[in-house]
Amino acid sequence: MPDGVRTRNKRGQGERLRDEIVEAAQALIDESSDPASVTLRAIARRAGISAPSIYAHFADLQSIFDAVLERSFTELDTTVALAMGDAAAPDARLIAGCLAYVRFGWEHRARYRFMISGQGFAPDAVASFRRVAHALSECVRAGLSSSADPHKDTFLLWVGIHGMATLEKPDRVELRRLGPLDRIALTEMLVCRIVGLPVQAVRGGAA
Amino acid sequence: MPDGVRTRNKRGQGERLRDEIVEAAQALIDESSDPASVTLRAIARRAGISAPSIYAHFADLQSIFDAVLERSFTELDTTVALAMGDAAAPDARLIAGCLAYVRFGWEHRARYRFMISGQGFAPDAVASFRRVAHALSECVRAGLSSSADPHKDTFLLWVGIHGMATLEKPDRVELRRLGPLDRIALTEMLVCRIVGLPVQAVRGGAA
DNA sequence: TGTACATCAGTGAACGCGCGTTCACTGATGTAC
DNA sequence: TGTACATCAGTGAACGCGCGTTCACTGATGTAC
Repeated sequence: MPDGVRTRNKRGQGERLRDEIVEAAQALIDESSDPASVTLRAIARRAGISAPSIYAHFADLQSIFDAVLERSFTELDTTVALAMGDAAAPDARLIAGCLAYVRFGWEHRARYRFMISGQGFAPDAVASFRRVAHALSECVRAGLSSSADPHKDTFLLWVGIHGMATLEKPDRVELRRLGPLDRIALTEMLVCRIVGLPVQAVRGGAA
Repeated sequence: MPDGVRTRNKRGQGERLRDEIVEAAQALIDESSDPASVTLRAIARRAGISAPSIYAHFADLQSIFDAVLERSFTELDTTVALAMGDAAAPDARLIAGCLAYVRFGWEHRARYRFMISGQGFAPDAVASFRRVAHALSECVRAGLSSSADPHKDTFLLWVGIHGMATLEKPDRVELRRLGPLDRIALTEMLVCRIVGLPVQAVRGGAA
C-alpha cells in the first residue's frame, strides 16, 4: 500500500493519473474478498490521492469498474494467447489455452468472479475463449478429437473450464487430498474428456 | 413486497419473527443482483418490522446470512435428493441429481453464487453433492460407467456441474442460439462425457 | 369475577461512520509580451 | 531577461444519505391473587 507521498504529475501528464486509478481499483478487487469494500474513496486512498481527484478522469465508480473490466478481459485474452503460442500441436495448444484460462481464475479469484458477475461492461467472457474454440476445431480436423459438434463442444468445454476456474480454494474438506499440482492434471483430464481427446500425458508446466 | 400492516406475533410466538427475517433476507438475495444492497435495514423493511427488532433474534447481519446459508444448503440437498428418488436405474439417478443441482443454480442465481462465495458459514458445497457421488459409484458397480477413479471423477463431475450452475444468463451472444431446453440436454451430455457414460437419451423433464 | 403486575414483542429517536459528490480554492508550471 | 497571466493537477471542507447499532420506551397479553 504505497500511501506515502505522491509527487503530482507534470503539466500535460494528467492522464497518467487515470491509469493509476484503474490500477488501484484492480489491486483492491484482487485483494479484497468483499466486493463492497471497493469504494471510490478506498480507490482514492490506495492511489494516494484525494477522492475528488477521481472526477477529473471518471464520471463515477461504475466507470472505473468498466475500465478495470476492459483491462482484465484484455489481460486474460493475452495470457491465453501467449500460453497457446508456445505449443505447436493443436491438442497441446488446446490444453495450454485451457490451463492458462483456469490459472487466471485461480490467481485472480475475486477479479475473475467480478468479470463474470455481469456487473457493468462485459464483452462476453466466452469471447476470450474463442481462440480455444479454434484450437478445438483444429484438433477435429487433425483427427485428434472425436468431437462431432464443435459448436456445442466448445460451449461444454467453456462450462467445464469455467467451473475449474471458479473453484473454491482447495482447503475444503473434500479437496484437501488433491494438491495444487493435481489440479492441473485434473484440468487436463477434464478437457480431454469433454472434448473427446485421448487422455495423454501433456505436461502442464509448474504451478 | 408485503410492506403493509404486520400483525405482531402473539405471546410466546416471538420466535416466528426469526423465520420471517431469514425469509426476507433470502428473498432479497434471490432478487437483487447487487449483494451490497442486502442490508440489515433492507431486510427489516422487507420483513415489515423496524431495524432494531432484528437484534432480538440475531446478533448481527452475518448471523442472518449464516442462517440463510444453512437453510439454502438444506434446500439444495433436499431438492437433489427428491429428484434422485424418482429414478430407479443408477445412471438415471445420477443424471437426475445433476440436473436438479444445476437447476437450483439457474433458478437461484444470486443465492447459489452467495452460497459458494465462501462468505461466512459454508458446510462444503460438495457435501450436497455426496449423493450424486454415490450414484456414480453405483453406475460403476453396474458396469454402466467406464470411470476408473470414482474419487477423482466425482470431483471432475462437481466441477462441470458447478460450471453449468454458475452459467451466465443465456442472452449472451454466443449462447443465444441454445434455448433453455437445450441447456438440459447439454448438461446431460456434459455429465455423460465427464463420467464415461454412453450418451443415451435420458429425458430431462420440462424446464 | 376483578385487578394489579410482570412479561413479551416489538418501536422511535438518536448516535457516529463512511460513503458519493459538490464547490471554491491553491500552488506549481508553462506561455506571451 | 523579467514579469504578468492563464492553465493545469490536484486539494480540503462540506453536504446529505443510508448504514449498523444503542437506548429508553410502549402497549398488548397473559398470570397471580
